[in-house]
Amino acid sequence: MTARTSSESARVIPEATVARLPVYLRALTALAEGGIRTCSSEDLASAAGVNSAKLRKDLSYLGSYGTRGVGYDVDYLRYQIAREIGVTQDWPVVIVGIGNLGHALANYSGFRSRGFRVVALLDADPERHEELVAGVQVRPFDDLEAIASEHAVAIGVIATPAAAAQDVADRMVAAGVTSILNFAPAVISVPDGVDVRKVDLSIELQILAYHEQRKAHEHARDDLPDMPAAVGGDQ
Amino acid sequence: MTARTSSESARVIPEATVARLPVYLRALTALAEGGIRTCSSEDLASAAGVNSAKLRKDLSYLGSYGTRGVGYDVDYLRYQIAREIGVTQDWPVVIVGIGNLGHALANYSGFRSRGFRVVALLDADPERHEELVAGVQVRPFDDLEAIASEHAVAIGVIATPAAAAQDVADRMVAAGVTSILNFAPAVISVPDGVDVRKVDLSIELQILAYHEQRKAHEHARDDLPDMPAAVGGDQ
DNA sequence: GGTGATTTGTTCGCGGATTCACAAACTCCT
DNA sequence: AGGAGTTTGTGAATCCGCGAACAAATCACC
Repeated sequence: MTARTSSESARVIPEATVARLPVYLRALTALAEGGIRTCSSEDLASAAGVNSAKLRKDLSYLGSYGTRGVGYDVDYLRYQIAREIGVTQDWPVVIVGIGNLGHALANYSGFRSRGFRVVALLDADPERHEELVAGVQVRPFDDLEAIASEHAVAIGVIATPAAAAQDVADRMVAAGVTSILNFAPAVISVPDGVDVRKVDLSIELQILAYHEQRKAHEHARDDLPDMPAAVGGDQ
Repeated sequence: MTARTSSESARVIPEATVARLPVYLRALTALAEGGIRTCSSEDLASAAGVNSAKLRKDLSYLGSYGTRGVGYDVDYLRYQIAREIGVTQDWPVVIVGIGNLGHALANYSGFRSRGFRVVALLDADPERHEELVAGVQVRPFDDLEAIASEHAVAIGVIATPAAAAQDVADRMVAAGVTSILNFAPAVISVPDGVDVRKVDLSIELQILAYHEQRKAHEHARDDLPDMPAAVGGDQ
């Protein structure tokens, strides 16, 4: 990551900001669908569930797209964020592993509406190759290279069991994929230059369980009168 | 968040650490299944995809469960982390919204194997109430209160369309749910004391798209010889 | 028993992210 | 035209997390 001191764009958008831009985009779309043409940072922040100061700082990394004393033009800001993220263009995507989750992903309407086009569904199991999911036929995993080069696929989604994830990732990288979204509960390693994001459904639940357990402990303590009870906090 | 200066446990585990504990747990399970009884922080760190110093610091928040010069006993550490997270006990869970994603979640084996038991599947659509998903019958959404109190459900999963998410969340909170995992692409607001975590599939893809677009820009610049070309960084 | 090799647990410095607070800029009304 | 009110954009302070480096503790071997 060399700090590129280029002429025009000193655009080093912090990773935390990048992760929130899609949230802002979604909130802006909701506002636009509600007929709202202009909004303040306060409005948008509450719609996106963040602090308004954070929102303004995040947007300031993109440029000055607001008007002091007025706020932001919803459609204009929406376009600017979409352009910054890159969802004004079309991204071909392949999904590997058409089990329950793969099915759900293939049918997820939120992909298409945001510039992602599922060009292929791949599965190693020949049983599935007859299937038609979301209007796309499931094809053998070995077709990956052909499909990837034909459609210039840069983004791949792994929805296989954990055991297959690394193999799939390797094949994806070999086929030219440089961004991977991994739903398999496994750590995959890829060469430099390839981005991986992972989503693990059970991990999210476990994080909730931790906090839930702590809540229960707190209550258990509050219910025990034989404890010194400390300075009984609020909540 | 009052800093509770309690007697025994000065246990304030950072949120970032909490989020990684399930990853360590998964890595330890994989090691145990491979027949490994003991591992160093280096081993476990690489299995979990993190820095070994970070791993040791994370584990130090739980206590001193390793042995200097030796490493960690896999089973012992596994139990300690599981206990800390709270997955040694059984967590009843309700899933609301049995569309494609709800189906996938209901069938996801990673839940049951980690202490989460799906006690009910709820959907507002009467068409689905005959269905049997993963051995559990889909029931009307209005049964939420009865089910939640009967099974003492503390964790709820929202897999509905965005428009229904806030309503479902309100009803869950009213029914005593205090932790919510939200898959709907919407921001939901809940009272203090209720935890919400959200997973948005399309947001993850958008983050990848942003980086992908930046890679493309970099390459485009590299291909243009009429630019000053800066100090041509690596990668 | 003692010495060297190994590995954990912890301290320290640093960079990034969040929040506050305020100046700059714009609108509206008189 | 000018002042009051509003809202953005941004410097500054604070907090949090990460990674390196090192001391303490344990084992193996002689």
